[in-house]
This record gives sequence, C-alpha cells and structure tokens, in this order.
Amino acid sequence: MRRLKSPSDPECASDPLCCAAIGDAILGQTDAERLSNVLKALADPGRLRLLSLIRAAPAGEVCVGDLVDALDLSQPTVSHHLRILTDAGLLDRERRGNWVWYAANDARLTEVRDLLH
Amino acid sequence: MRRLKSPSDPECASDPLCCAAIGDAILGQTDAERLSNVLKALADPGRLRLLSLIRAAPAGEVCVGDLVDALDLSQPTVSHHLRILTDAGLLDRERRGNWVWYAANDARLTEVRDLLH
DNA sequence: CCAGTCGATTGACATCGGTCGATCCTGCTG
DNA sequence: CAGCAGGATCGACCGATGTCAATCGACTGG
Repeated sequence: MRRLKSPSDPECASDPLCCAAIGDAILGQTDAERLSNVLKALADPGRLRLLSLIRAAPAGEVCVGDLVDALDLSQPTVSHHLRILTDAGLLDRERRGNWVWYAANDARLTEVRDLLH
Repeated sequence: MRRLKSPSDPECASDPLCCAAIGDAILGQTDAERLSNVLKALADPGRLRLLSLIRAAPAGEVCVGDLVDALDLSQPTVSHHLRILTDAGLLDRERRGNWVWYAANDARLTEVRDLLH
C-alpha cells in the first residue's frame, strides 16, 4: 500500500473554510492549515468558556466586563481571547456607546463541526 | 446583566469527554480543559492530514511508513503526531509483526463534534 | 474641557509545542 | 547470534502562545 500521494489540491483560495472536510478526501496542506487555524482558536479552556458564556447569555450577547467577572482572568487576557475568537470568525463584535458587545457566530461553529466529518 | 456566575460544576471526574457541551450550559473549568485538550490534538495541519489519510485508507488503517512518505515530515515528527492523536483517543494503535497500524476512532471524533454544540 | 470608565494594545516573561538528527528498542530473517 | 528494518524516544532548538501590569484610546457625563 505504499505511495499514498496527496490529491491535486483544487486551489480554493477563498478565505472561509471552503471545501474539503476531514474525511471527504485527503486533506491538502492549505485546507488543513485553514481548518487547524479555527481549531486552534477553539483549543483553549478560557476561550471555550467565553464562547459558552456568550452563547448562554439570554440576550445572545455579552459585554466584556461581565466576561472578565465570570472568568477569573485579567481584563487584557480576556480581551486577547476575544480577539482570537473574533478573528477566527466565531464571534461578532459590536460597539454600542462605551460598551462592546460580543455575540456568537453560530453558523461558523456549525461550519467547523461539519468539517470534522 | 452583571454577575454571570459559573454553574456548580457537577463533578464528573471520569476521564472521557463526559457531560457538558459547549452550548449546553456554561462550561466549567474542568470540562473546558478536557474539551480543549482534544481540540488541541486536532489543531495542527499535520495531524489533520494524518487523520484524513488514515480515514481515507481503503483498509481503514495505515502503517507509519506510508504516512511518512505522504506527509513531507520526518519520521520522528510523524511518530510524535501519531502519539498525540492516539493519546487524545482519536486513533487506535495496533502492532502486527514489525509494523504498527493506526486506525481512526470515528466514535471519538463524533463525540468531539457533538460537544461543539 | 475634565474626570472617569470600558476595553484594546503594548511589552515582558515563562511556558508550550513542532521539528529534526541521533539513538534506542523490538521483532524479523539469515 | 548478528544484521537489519520499522517505529518510538531523547535532546536540543526556536518560534508560537497564554498571561499580566502598565498604558493608551474612545466614549460618557458633569
């Protein structure tokens, strides 16, 4: 069974998680990197708890101070994690007055889940 | 909306990914760490490609040499990644004669997927 | 305009994690 | 037993990442 060549990566240069799922075909390097980037964003206890808190909020959104109170992490650290989740497309950010509200992007999470075959 | 207290963690000390999903309730620290550990195992391009290769194999299992050939990584590095995936419960390992065969543990991957709400 | 508050950014630090060459261990075959 | 081949482990290197104190920037209310 030697020589498992990787497939001709179909060059899907669009930014989102695009085509290949993990069991769909053999994952090319580019697709693997894209998927792993989102998984890296999820792979931290603090960030998972942040996401969980935000999704559990009645209004579907939470401002930063509440998260800092809930998480036993410093405000800069929480802000840092929120940035990572937002950059990964897992959170939406909206400033209203002096507060900044974060809401979960459920579609993105579903997308990731589906890509895990 | 101040004071989002975290719930009384129901103390599910069993090793596997057990109870709480990310949107089920507010994730406790212990559950968050358990889930993030598995996600960390997945959050690497090389490991995603390994998993993908193994799942795509006709026999459902692959021996290490084939993976080294396919992945453009050194044999120690591949071995390292396989260990991480195996420790996370995502791969099963079986030695037959001189070769070692790895197979995907689909149930575990499904479990992770389900925990992502 | 000033003082105060919320949140982001910066800088520093320690730790973690991916990588490889060298080596070791195990089982097969002369 | 000796030689060999497949994989795992070790040790070292270095870049990535989580964390916090200090600071900055934006907006609000007197």
